[in-house]
Amino acid sequence: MHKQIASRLLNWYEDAARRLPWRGVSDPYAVWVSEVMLQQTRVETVIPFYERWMRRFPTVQSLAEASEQDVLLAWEGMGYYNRARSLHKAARQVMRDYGGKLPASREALIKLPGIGEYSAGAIASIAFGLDETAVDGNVRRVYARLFDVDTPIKSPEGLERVEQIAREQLPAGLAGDYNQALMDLGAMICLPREPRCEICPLKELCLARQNGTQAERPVKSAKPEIPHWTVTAAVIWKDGKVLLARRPLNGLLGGMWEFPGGKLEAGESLKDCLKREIVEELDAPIEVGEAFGVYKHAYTHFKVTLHAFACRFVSEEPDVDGAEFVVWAAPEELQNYPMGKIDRDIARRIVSERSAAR
DNA sequence: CACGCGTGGAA
DNA sequence: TTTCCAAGCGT
Repeated sequence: MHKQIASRLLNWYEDAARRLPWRGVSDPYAVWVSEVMLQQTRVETVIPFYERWMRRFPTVQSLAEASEQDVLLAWEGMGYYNRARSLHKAARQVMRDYGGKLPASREALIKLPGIGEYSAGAIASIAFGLDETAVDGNVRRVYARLFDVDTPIKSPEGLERVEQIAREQLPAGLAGDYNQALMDLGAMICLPREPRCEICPLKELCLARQNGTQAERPVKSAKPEIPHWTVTAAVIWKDGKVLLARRPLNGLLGGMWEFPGGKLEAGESLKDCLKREIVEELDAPIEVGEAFGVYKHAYTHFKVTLHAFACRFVSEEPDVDGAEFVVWAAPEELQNYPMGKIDRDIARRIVSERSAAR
């Protein structure tokens, strides 16, 4: 029988499909939001964010009309914040160019910011019923095992090999369910570690299982060692408020607010590091006071240990009025500013110490 | 095209 | 505690 993989997989999916909040929803915007949130992020993490997001921004128009700060605030905690800014930007494009309705073609979808090859195929097939492949990490792993692909999965050849398999296996008219079935299989059965081959609906068709190479598929390349930085941050007080600085839009935590500071240099003391960084960033000298906690955090490409200190400006202060990227915030206002994990931890400590002092 | 970009959960 | 991620995208 032709396309045995598709027929078996779809048969399995009828009963085994996960019930997820964005499944069975006919609104393409909902599918779009879910797909962007799911980029590099676990389903269990996404679910509560998705529910909150759809209440807060139920339509493309409501998202397009929101401020970037509110959008980032709603995204805070999920990471990869450029996704939120791209989604926001794309919503405004969809209002302007398509009357508020997502375009129903892979070619048009992929032109929108934040929608790449995978997401374009996923939205096209799931939301619009088009015959498009959607190859993500799950699908690559499943096909690498089914066809015992021995090429490194992230090499150009490995990627193209799987793309070709995906096109060959796609069942016409059923791409949406088939793509989701592949991802569910990858998430529940064909796991990265210890795949559950005994209960796999495709076990008789799996070449890696026949060859005993499941554990070696997909072939991954070695990862570089990640550096560990020591950094400092200043909680600068004035009249019961603290100073927040907004990070540049490009790069790590783009557009998010933080307590300013920076990397410790060789042979430098923590306090000297902080004084130097604040002069560099804000052009004003500070005095560094009491320590305000040590915070550890692991990003994807490096780890940090951050030392925070309570500080004051010595004499002249930076001209905050009119500056777009710095603000004095009262403790109860800190929740209104989107921050990454570490800075949110510092902000929470400020709020809790403030309330404890009363 | 290789690399930068977050976070929290599991083993 | 450390390691390894998890439904990719933009440059």
